[in-house]
Amino acid sequence: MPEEAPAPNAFDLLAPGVQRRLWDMKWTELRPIQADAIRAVLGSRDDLVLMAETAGGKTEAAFLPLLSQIADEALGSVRVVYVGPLKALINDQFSRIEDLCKHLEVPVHRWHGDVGEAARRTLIQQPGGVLLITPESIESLLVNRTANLSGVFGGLRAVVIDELHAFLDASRGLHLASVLARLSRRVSGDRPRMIGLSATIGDTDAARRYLSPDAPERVRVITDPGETKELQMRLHVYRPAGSPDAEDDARQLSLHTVAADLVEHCHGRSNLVFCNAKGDIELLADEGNTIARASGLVPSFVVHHGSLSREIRDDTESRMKSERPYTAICSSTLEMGIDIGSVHTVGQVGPPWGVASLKQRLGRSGRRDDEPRRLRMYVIEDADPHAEDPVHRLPLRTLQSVAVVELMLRERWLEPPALPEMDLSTLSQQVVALIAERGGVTPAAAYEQLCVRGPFRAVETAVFADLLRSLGAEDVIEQAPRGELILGLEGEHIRTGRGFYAVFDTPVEYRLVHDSRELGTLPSGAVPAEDDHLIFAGRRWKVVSVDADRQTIYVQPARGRKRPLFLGSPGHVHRRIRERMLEVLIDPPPLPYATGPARELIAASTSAAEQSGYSGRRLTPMSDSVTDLVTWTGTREQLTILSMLSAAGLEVTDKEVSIRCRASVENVRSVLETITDYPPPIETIARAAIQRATLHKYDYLLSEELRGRAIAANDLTLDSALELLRHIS
DNA sequence: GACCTGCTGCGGATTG
Repeated sequence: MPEEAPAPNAFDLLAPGVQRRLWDMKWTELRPIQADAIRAVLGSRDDLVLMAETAGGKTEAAFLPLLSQIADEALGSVRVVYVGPLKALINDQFSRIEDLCKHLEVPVHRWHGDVGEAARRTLIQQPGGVLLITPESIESLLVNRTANLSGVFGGLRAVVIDELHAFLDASRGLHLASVLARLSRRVSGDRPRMIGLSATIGDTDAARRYLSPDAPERVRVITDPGETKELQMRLHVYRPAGSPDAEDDARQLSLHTVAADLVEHCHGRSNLVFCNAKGDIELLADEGNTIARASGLVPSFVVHHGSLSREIRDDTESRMKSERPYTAICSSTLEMGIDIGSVHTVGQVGPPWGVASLKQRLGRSGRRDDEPRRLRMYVIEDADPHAEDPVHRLPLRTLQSVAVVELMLRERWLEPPALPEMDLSTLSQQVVALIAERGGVTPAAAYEQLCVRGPFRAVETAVFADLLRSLGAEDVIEQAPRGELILGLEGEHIRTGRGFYAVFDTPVEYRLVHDSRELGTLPSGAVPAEDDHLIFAGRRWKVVSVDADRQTIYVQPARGRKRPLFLGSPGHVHRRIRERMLEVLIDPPPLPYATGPARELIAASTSAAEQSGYSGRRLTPMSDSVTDLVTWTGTREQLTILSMLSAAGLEVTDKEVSIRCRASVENVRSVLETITDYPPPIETIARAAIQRATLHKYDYLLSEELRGRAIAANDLTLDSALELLRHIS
């Protein structure tokens, strides 16, 4: 029997200049994922997914072999494109990769909105090496630098997508796939190799299909098993003891208690505390620092979220990197990417939205080899055992927190990512962009580029033709006499508008200014009045004046305090989480990480739910004319069922884990029987869903029929909704 | 009551 050749030593495969750099940096060994990636890149043409914890060496795993491969390539074209979702991440990675290139003749470029004209000129005039860029900046190159594309990208060998999971379930992922497909037309020679980097992906097949839709089975997934780290965790539950009338006061009181506990738990160390709402971030930081001062401690809470100015976020980031102990109270801005040093404990205030998000956040602690991961969850439970409405008696926040933790720890399950395959808003933007790139394009060529070679494969030719008609009706495009599509008046307007390059929508915002220094922004729908107080950027302010023309709010320091208002819209919860919440409710598992009060609360809820008819999926009468359809299912199923019932003529209200119907039990039961026997056409359900579904950036250009098609494909899930209804007793 | 992300090009005048 022939002996299998031993795997080559990965280090020996690297280019001499790369080896020398590793000697300089005193690396004694390569991590397994790096050795595997080096062998895969230098020994095959396969596309790759590299999965490892944040700071697990993924960047080096991809770039050590890629740099080795291009070390001897002449200038004349960029060889490797690195796509990052954040400018801050690109800046971080730029210095890391430049550092790896110290002994190589490989230039490293970056291009995003904050990169200066000189650096841009260098890339255009002397392209070569590595380019770090955002999806939106690729779009701007395609549209504005068309004449340079072949020169800059003609010899491209590989595309690296960092934080791949961030692109796998949103419009931005489709946008990125589309600009890469448009770019690959400009590459001569072989299709560039695709490499995705990510910490955690619930479904690696989705990642494979994304990187290589034509041959997903040939994408190799390399996972760093990592050592299974010890997790120390605690679930704290807070119960407002206020009167039902004073709900806000009660919540405020609970936040005070959470803040007091945070001071105790966080004092003297560096920590990250994630909140679900930006208003809570500001309030908790203010409260925590006030309590710390009163106890003679150094106030060390700082804030970080997306409405703060870059300057204030930079300040928080550099404090976190410093030797002094700070605790950042933050939103998902600190969930991914930029390195903020070692963190002792991760806090989570309120139930996590999902397992993937909690896992990502948890990865921020226990970075050092000898350190365990530490997680503290703080849940303000506003369920009231005496409430008239049975839904308000259920401890939904506590149940959701427990369900997410149980799914993560015991089932090792994550939400699978799902791209909105019928994203007609993003497709509309791509039609405009493609016309802008080529000057004009025939409908057939547009379909070929966007829906055959590009990511909109679920869009059939008839739907695409409808879309073009819809865009024509809105003056976005028009057809030249020879059949070519060109931009119409509205299309030119969209294309030259400032917001054109991104496919996600941004609400109108007012700037908050003190002493000509910008602190951040507030939504135009929640602008405070003159003399109002607010907490912002961790400090207290009073509004001096509001300039509506300049959309600016001028403030000065003050003593009064008020939670700022940010207008968000509810997110999605996966069906498995709500199902698990029901299981925890009817048969609580041992919860060693929960404090005594948390366990007692759940135990007490079991019998209460039984009595109120919420301990299973069933029809529960509230009165002769009101019936609750208890669903315990995900937001997508919930939307589908709501729309079906409403299309059948019932008056319905979303109650999160149930649907309240203004009708008798018999009436609702007969509607359910009809629906399950003769399900209404999806178009009918989609029409009923239009009012409740999220509106995307370019949806306003679509006919109602197209909008319905998009909702049917992206927002509804008929099969699992019907399956659930068939089991309603 | 619910998070985040991004972003012209060009020509002409002026200055060192």
